[in-house]
Amino acid sequence: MADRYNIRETEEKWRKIWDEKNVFHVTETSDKPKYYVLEMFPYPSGRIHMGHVRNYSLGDVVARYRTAKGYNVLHPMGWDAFGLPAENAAIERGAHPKDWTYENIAAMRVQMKQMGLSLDWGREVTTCAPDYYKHEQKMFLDFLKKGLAYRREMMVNWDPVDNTVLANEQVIDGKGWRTGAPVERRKLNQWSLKITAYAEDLLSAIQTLDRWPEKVRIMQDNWIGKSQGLRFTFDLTGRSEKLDVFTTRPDTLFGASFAAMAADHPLAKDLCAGKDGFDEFVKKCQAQGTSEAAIEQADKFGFDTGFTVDHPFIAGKTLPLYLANFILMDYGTGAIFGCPAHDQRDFEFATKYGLEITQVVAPADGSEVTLPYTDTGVLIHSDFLNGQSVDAAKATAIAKMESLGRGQGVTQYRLRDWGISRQRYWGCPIPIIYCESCGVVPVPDNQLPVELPYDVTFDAPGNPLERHPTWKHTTCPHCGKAATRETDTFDTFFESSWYFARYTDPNNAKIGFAKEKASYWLPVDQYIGGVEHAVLHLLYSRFFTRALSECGYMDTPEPFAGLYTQGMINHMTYKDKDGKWLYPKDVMKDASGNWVLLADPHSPVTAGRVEKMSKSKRNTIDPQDILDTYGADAARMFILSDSPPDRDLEWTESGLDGAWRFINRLHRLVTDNKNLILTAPVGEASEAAQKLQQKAHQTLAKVGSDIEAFHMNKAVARLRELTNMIEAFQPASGDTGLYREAVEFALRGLNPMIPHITEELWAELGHTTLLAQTSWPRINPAFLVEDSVTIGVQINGKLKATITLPIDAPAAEAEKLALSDSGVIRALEGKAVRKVIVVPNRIVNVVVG
RNA sequence: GCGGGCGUGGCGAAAUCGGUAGACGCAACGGACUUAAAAUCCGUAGGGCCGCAAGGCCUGUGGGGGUUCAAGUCCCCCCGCCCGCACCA
Repeated sequence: MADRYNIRETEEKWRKIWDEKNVFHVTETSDKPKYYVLEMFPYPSGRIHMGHVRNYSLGDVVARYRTAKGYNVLHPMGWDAFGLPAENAAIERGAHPKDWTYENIAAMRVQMKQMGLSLDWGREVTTCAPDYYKHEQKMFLDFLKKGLAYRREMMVNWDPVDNTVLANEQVIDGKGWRTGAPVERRKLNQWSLKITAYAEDLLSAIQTLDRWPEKVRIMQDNWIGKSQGLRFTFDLTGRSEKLDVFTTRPDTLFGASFAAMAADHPLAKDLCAGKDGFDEFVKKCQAQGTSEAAIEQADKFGFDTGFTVDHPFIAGKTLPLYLANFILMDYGTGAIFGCPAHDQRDFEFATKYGLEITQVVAPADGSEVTLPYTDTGVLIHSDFLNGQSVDAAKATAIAKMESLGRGQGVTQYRLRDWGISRQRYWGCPIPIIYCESCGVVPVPDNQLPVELPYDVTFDAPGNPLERHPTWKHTTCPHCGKAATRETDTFDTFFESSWYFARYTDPNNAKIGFAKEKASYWLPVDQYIGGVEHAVLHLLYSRFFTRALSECGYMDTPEPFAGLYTQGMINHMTYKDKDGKWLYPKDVMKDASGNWVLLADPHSPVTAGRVEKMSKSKRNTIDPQDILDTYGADAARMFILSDSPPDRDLEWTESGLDGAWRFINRLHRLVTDNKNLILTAPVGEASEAAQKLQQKAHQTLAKVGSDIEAFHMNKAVARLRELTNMIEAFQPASGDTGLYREAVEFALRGLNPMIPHITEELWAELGHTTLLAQTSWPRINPAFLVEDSVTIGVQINGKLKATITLPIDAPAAEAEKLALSDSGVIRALEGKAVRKVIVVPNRIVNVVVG
């Protein structure tokens, strides 16, 4: 196949040219409007995966398209380079985290460059570099000054064998993943950021994020979890202890039949220590699943303390006090009152323990209800609340409590402050010094950065920084006496909470970024990434933007104006005859269409479900293999076609083949017809050529709006249609000008998706400027309006014929034409026409009776 | 359990201010080229039925009801699948 398109060589050639000409380099000095496209930066695991390919292909389409549309486009890339995998590699393979990380970055950079992305590599950011993290140490100290950072005691998962804190995902069935030792809950002093200070703002500003997926906005809303309610105090009957409770349903107080608190409530121990079954109950609570789903579906159970509390409004009435497994110490006050008639959990609990159930809310229309009834209504059996609506009764109950001085209306959030201390080596050191005389002392600015030492070992349990012979020993900046450094490092979400701002000024040695540059580029106009970051990363970044603004770094209300979350990449799974998972590249279809082993065609293979690509199921495709054999354009095109980007995509070899075939066809279309394309037209253009021209203009207009709406699959389909039409077109001597225009429109429309081949063919047609720097075609609006339209003719709603008539033709004309259609006449034979409905340019419907 | 989403040919999907369902592609089948294959090109195609054919009839967007001249699209009920959930007061 000598005339076959040589991908490797050609793609490589154009990447080199883009690189040499510095095509994707941008500055703030431009009179074009700015556009900031950002894909979530990768963790440098060593190799890119298909999720990356999808993410960056999407971003690159947006970046190249916006560039063509005349924007000054910032499209940067970097590395989220701190994190646990580097330490695991150190422990498992003896590699140093730093060396391992930098080697991975080098390898992945090569792969990413092979994708032909329009990135400004001059802005590459690596978060594990002291040049980067020194700025966030400064930010932390600024937060500290503003009271946005503080220390508090927090519960952690502690592995007693490794002497280390475990992340939640490192706890498997209550045991450490590596040691298998039962995990202890331990209290540690931890640095925290006061994200709760912005709870209200983070919540209300969600409304301004109108270019975010609704799904993500709802998740953030739920995460912040605002609720209004009443906080009040129960007196324990005949005792001095008091119990604070929080409720969102103060209106149901007269239906209260018990009070309950968390097993680890401080009062629980005071009241129940030594009681029969208490320890066992606490253990049972700790052993139960901690997820919301688990709690919701778990059986409700409790422990009767034997004490009672006094009802605040009903003199002489007492309520039994329980410990209950569905009460959480972290939320509200860790204690509630139960109203079984109007709460599902309370109902289950009361039924189980034979507690009274008093209905206090009834539907406004007086209809019968089955309990528990959680809808709104009017109050009954509730003394001074009787007859009030639920909302009014809530307000009345709160007012009454406040006037009695026993409680008050409060706003509660589920959001908790962000604990940022990690007992790990491969993270940014927290710039704090502990002095016996002066206490907690911030590291002075002129001593930043506090750098990670390189000479550490991973042969013993615990944090290497803690064991390092000299690193943590220093002197107190205040008194000069011997002191020790904080050995904890930042949560790695810290780095990713401001990297988007660093890209605007990546080489600034003095400060994280200059305010003017951040103001110019931010907010990110289009952020693209996986939905798995819908809450934490995005919320932390929103918080940082606020906190940094308060500290004078920037003045941007929100970091990401537009957000797009892509779907996952799935692939069929395969198992061999022994039930072991097989890689797709190790299987094939034999002559009769059965799956067999590539290495042994007699050995059958079972093909299973299409599932998310995962290492454990081995249903992964290595992008490197695809890039090497099919090239970047084919990989990009396939991953963009077929499925809408927010949906899961099934990766198939045949689909990829289809993209590959298209690229080769496009290549043949241009090279085989090159002379014809470049021949100057003689005489008038034919009607067919004008139709082709119109199609080209219409296509490009729609491709533009498709890309802006992230309908990449539709954009690809339309461009294929245009290409099909061009292929089928035989230009006459007067047509070559319009023929050329159509071919070039196709290349220009396809360029954001398949930049290499289109650049090659553009040059082939004699252009000396780069397609990557060519603006989007000017669309002639006259071509966007059709002069005729083909509409359906229905009889009683069923299609019988189609008619073609001028656009905006009068209804009478459409009716006349429809009724004169031979098919329609035949279908109407012997039937009485009752009515003819004509919707201009849409439909004619003949109603017969 | 709560919250969100989805369900259209053999497959991925188009079409949603209600107005010709299945664009585009994959797989399949038939044909051309070839000694043969690959590649490429041309053609067929939701399902069922009638017809030599041209063509025609019926049916069809998870299931059941409803609104409408007209429903994939709007309303009600049901079924199935997927995602999120910090131990929600």
